Amino acid sequence: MIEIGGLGSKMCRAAKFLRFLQGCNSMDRLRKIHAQVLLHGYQDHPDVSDKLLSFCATSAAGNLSFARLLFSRLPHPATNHWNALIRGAARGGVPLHAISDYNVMMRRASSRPDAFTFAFLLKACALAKAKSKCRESHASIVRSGFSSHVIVGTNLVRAYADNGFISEARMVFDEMPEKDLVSWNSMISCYCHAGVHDDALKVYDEMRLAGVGLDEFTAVGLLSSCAHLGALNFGVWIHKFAEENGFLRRSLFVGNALIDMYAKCGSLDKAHRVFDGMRRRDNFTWNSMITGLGIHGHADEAISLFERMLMAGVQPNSISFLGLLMGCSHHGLVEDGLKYFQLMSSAYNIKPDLKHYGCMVDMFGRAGKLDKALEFINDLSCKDDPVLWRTLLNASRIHGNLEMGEIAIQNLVKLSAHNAGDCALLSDIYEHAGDGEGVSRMRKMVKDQGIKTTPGWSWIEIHGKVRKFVVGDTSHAESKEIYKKLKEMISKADSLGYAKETSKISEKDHSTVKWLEKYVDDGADYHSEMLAIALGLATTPEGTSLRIVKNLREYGLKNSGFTGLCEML
DNA sequence: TAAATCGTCC
Repeated sequence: MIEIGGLGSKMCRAAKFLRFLQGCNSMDRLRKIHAQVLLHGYQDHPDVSDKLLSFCATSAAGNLSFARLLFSRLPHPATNHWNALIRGAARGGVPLHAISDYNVMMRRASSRPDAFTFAFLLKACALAKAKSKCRESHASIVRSGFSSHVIVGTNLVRAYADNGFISEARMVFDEMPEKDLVSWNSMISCYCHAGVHDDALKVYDEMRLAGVGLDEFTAVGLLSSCAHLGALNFGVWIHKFAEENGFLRRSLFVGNALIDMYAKCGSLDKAHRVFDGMRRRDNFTWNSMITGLGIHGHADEAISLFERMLMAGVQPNSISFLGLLMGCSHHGLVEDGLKYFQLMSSAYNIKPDLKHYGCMVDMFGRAGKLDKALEFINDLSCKDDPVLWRTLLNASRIHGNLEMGEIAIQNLVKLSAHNAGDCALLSDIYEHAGDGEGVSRMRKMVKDQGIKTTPGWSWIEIHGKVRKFVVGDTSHAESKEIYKKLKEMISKADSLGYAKETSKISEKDHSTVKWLEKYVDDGADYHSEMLAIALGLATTPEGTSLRIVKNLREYGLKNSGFTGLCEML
């Protein structure tokens, strides 16, 4: 009795609906298609209803609540229907709904979760910062036998990392029986986001050992870490590799990351060359170059690049202005800084955030306008942020302004945000003012209140490898040479009689020696940057540029024997 | 038929 013709036409009509859906680009149109589906009784046709649901849940033209409505009419929702709902909620900015949908699915227990379910659920856990759900999902994944699934595993790594569980992420990654390039890239990007850049670069070493190649995603992650670690040589290697493999043509990200890397490593001319060579530029491209110039105090160039950006029709955003403000503050252009600070909200409707305020305080402070800086902070609604007071404290130290330094630390204390670094800064001001009592008061404060010191690390890239140092580090294979070199440096400093004959050495040399003495006097535990420098001097030929990066500060110098130490850049 | 990785800001 079933008419073949009828069935055939039914299939044709279903196919037609699906075609309509593919071309559907608005909710209005979607409703019309849905009305037609209902009119012709196709709401239960599996192809049509599945497609309709997933389209509503995940397409830009779709609508989540409409998807829910369709879902609620399914008498026996299958796993893929649940998946569509969870995926849609996760992508649609309501990750908590995705999680509760998953919970309902489990409670009903009529359909089992599959790899897709977990992939979407983990995405939601990452977005919602759902820490405990993240662990719980991990357990469910193991229980239901999906723990060896590559994509589920990769998502789990990401979910843990986005929730701040970096070592858990790493553990999951290590236990994955099968990893693909995306898994490796995810691990690198997790370390990048967590700011653990030396570990990011280490992942690359492991990739090489595992015989895994790299693509533009890998390159972008590694370049970002190179930028933070000052690993210029490795960055140059990636640049070469990217050029040979067409990464630059394929991805704007790679060019942008290269600009950032070169700029942060101090090679502004090479950053500019990459910038000039790019066929296409987006606001990241412009911003990377502007902030690169800004960080290094090239305010005029940053400003003219900003003007060029406007001419090119690219909209500036808050980071463009941050780059400009950094340039102005590092170059003492208070007037220009103020102008752009006002321009950002008046002409571009961009609300300044804490970082912009911090730049302004820094700008006034560096320029010696400490009263103006204080007034500026007091006018802010976010004046309870320690960063602002710390910036003021630093400016007070630069200008030896004891009174303002005390105001700054009082506010930090009031916010219970004062750390050992702050006390050291104020102690420095007391010392310069010849106030020995102030110095010991600071020392006592650190001791009595048990204020924690932030551990300082230093990195140096030698022969393409990034090496990390902590205070008094003896963990390196070259430890002997390092300490030998240090002793050599110290005795040379002594024999040259720096302290006594200051007239013979330039201002720059003098400050370097003061810097050296300060660390040497601290006793047996040599500071991390001293150890890094010693290794650099001991293991590179003369004339090699050495870049030492600290988590607290940055130095550059050239190896030309010991005297090279005086060429601090 | 569904899925996962990328950049500028301290």
